[in-house]
Amino acid sequence: MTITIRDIARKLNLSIAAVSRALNGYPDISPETRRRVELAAQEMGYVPNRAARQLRSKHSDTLGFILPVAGPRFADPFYSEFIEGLSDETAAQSFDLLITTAAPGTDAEQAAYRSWVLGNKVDGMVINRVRRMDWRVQFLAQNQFPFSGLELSQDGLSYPHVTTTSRQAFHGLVQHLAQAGFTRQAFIGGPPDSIIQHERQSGFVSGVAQAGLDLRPEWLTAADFTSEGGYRAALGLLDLPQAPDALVCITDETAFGALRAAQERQRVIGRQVAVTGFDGVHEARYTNPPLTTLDVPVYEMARTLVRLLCGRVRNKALILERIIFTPRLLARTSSLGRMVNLPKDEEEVV
Amino acid sequence: MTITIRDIARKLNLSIAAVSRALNGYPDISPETRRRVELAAQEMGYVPNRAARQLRSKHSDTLGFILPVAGPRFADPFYSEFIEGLSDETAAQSFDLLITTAAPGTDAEQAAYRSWVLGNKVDGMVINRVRRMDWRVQFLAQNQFPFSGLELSQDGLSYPHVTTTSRQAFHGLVQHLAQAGFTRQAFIGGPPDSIIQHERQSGFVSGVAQAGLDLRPEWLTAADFTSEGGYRAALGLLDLPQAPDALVCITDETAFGALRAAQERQRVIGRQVAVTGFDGVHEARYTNPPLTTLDVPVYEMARTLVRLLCGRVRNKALILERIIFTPRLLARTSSLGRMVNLPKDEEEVV
DNA sequence: TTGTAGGCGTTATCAA
DNA sequence: TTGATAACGCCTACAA
Repeated sequence: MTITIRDIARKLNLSIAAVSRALNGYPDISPETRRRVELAAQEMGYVPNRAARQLRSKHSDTLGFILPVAGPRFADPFYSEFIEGLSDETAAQSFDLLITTAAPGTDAEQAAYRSWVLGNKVDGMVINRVRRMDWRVQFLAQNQFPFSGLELSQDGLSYPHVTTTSRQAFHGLVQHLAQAGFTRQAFIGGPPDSIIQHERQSGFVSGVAQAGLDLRPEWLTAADFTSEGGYRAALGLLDLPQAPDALVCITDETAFGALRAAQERQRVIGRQVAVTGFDGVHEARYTNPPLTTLDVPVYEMARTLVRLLCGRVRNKALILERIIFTPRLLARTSSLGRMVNLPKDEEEVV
Repeated sequence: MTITIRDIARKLNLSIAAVSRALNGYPDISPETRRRVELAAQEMGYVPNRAARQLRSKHSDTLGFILPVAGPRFADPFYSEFIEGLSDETAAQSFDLLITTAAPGTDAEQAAYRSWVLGNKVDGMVINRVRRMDWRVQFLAQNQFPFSGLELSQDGLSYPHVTTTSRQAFHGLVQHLAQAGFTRQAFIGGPPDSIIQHERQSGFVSGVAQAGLDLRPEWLTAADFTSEGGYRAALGLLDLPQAPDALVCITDETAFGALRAAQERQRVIGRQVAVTGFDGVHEARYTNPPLTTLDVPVYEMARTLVRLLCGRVRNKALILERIIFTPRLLARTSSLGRMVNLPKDEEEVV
């Protein structure tokens, strides 16, 4: 037996309209009445019915995020931080967060977006792992649906987004590795159409060029953002007749797999072969050996995405916002090289 | 301009009732009409309005989960796997998953539960980190609201739940450590009212008793499930005049902090001091040194919770289900002790 | 087999 | 300042 405004109205001998207005802070209601209504609502345990409110007002006070899962059970600590950031900021903005999983580029993914957006299930969406040509971006823009994205796609459409200077960061990372004595650097990237793959690989390539290093075509490999994928790609590289001495990975999760591969192949990581990641998930600090990585504030980025999105949702004004984060190089043992040792806290900010 | 069944009806010269029935697979509609309706819906891009449907039918096809966050930015890889399991199974069951964050025991937590449950925002809830006396359990049971839980509370109420034989597992873990030569074992637990704290600590204590080891009261410490908490508790233990030689941690995340503390205090982990965790998050395999842990299938457990919950939601039958998982001991270098070395794959199933 | 009509709980537009 | 009342989009008796 749930309580509705009708029950409150009856009890107080008021119209439901008056009750509704009192509860929603409208000015045209006497302070006295408002007080009585609020009191009654309180003690009767009234909670507004979201469905009814949503049907009437056309908004759900809910934001959506669709987790791009590669397959069953490929948990990535990046998402632990990311989702926590999303939920925290969503809650802070008095919204709810709706989540589901779908493999990128599948029918299920399309169905999920369509049903949420067209069915008014959410007021806005956060997207990540943006692709260069991304149908999600086109679909959302076409429907004039509020969304914010991690990375900007290349469809020529504009939307509020968060990005990182990862190209420069990878460029710099290569120099760091070169200074440490790693001259045969390989890259383990992600799917070819993703923005970050594009950015990070080109940063890597330009870095290698600038350092005047050799770059064999087979040293440019692609995985799928999973540690399993990183593991396989790394094995492939290490078993090459001309094996590289550095495995520059597109994400920390990928690097975790590369670490495992290097261990299996009995390489002394940090000396014989360097391994590096990107994201700065805090598990990277605990790996064996600790993983050199480009640290970005994942949690803060997620909060920012939600903040940008809420701005869009609340006032439809088309303020284009682009928030840029700069990665910090955390140089740890996995890229020690010929250096004697690292700064005391095992980290070096560049 | 969103499409409603009314639009379809108008276009086809049908009543909205007929359209509704055709779309929802009712038998009393001619195959011909059904075909026409489905076709029209398809090409007009009709998507049902969830709010309207929910208002009418009283259910939201949505499940809820409230992430118990300790504070900002305490990402735990456990939740990465857990949430992925929740979302995957939720999607598989054609439900959506609603998520928010709230610190355990706060007003915000209560408000979230009340608003979701009483406001019909979700059809069922998954709860975890169950406390011995848990107001959430009482609240949900009182409202006859479907829910499933990770661990059973001790309120005397019954509900479908997933549990692990963690008491026995900790008991066994102590023996394993004792055999490896660690005789001064300390425990780093969680908040005193949580079920798992109770279970795991008592398993630890009984294990110590059975092994005939010394147990100083100051070796029984409590943290808060964060690595930061584990770090502080571990420092406290290592700095004791009578310092322990094993840090048995209630979760992997806690153990990550303990590893860091032991490293800072220059202990040779695995020889001078053992560190162990619980959960088997896959990052535990990559720590320095690799972390001995009690592995449970977190992803599968999350899926099971959702499966149980959907059973409840769909047919209100009060089948009480209790699914029990048994942890596997993964013995890794962090508890090597006087053993020469570990099995080839660094893991030993007990 | 199809149509009519009432109502789910709210909010918003009128009058009063 | 308050009260009727009409939607919002959908489902479901009941009638045709």
